[in-house]
Amino acid sequence: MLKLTRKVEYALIALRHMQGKELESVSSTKEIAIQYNIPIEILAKTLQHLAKENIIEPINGPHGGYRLKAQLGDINLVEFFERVEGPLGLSDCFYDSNCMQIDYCNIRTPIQRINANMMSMFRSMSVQDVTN
Amino acid sequence: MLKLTRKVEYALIALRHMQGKELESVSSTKEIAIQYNIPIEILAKTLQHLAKENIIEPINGPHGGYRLKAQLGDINLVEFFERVEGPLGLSDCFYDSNCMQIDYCNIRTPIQRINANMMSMFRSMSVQDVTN
DNA sequence: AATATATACGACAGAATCTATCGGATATAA
DNA sequence: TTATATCCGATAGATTCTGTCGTATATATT
Repeated sequence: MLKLTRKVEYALIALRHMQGKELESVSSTKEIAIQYNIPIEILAKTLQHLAKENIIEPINGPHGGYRLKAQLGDINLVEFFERVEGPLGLSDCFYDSNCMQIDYCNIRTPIQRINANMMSMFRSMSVQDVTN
Repeated sequence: MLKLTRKVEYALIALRHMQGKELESVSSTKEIAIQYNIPIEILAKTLQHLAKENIIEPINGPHGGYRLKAQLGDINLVEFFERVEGPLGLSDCFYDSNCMQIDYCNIRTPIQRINANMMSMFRSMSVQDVTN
């Protein structure tokens, strides 16, 4: 409970890796997968996803790979998590009403308060706070 | 990702229910399960667990059930989550070293910093902040 | 043009965790 | 003695998470 997914972790590892290199230089999936011991196929998907989100830029062909495209300091962690994993919240009921308790629930409001605290905490940090 | 489990939610619903009643009065599993539309067997397990943790007190036999035992204001949310679900953390690697990246990871320190923020946020709230 | 090396992407499979159910035991008020 | 409650291990089902496979497309190099 309350864990990050591997996908988010792999994305952050890759972004930090790119951040540590020269601005124009390119990192391939293979290079990152080997260096950090990450299954290459799953990392490939993750990087493709980041590219679709315009966070990194793909370079095709030999000597290709990816390089940073977005300003990581401009992306807060709530935005980042949602762009990588979808809607964020301590409970599904904040963005989906398929909960059997929804009509009877006596803790919805307090949980929502706590959720707001959590969101605000993640919103106060940028991706760069992780990759620096 | 970053969700509470049903077990934690059911526990909080039950505690809030008990908190709303007279101090000595007793709430049965059945009563709570019906009122909040919770599967009775799973709620029963949850309440047994809370009883083992000395958070509520069981009363056996007819007209039995549970009543509050601990001071909910004295239990912070990190403690509560850990007593209900076990070790808490954004990543397993903070309390378990079976991670394939552990020797190569470049984001362990920053994630640990974020984790500390999250823990401190949950530590600043008590169970009573949810059940009141 | 051919080749080698990269990304792109849907479909699927395996693993882990979460959620719920079943069966039978024990305790106690009436 | 009976009815109603908690107690608790075992297991099954569902969902999510994680990883794999196969094939297509793009491009630098020769």
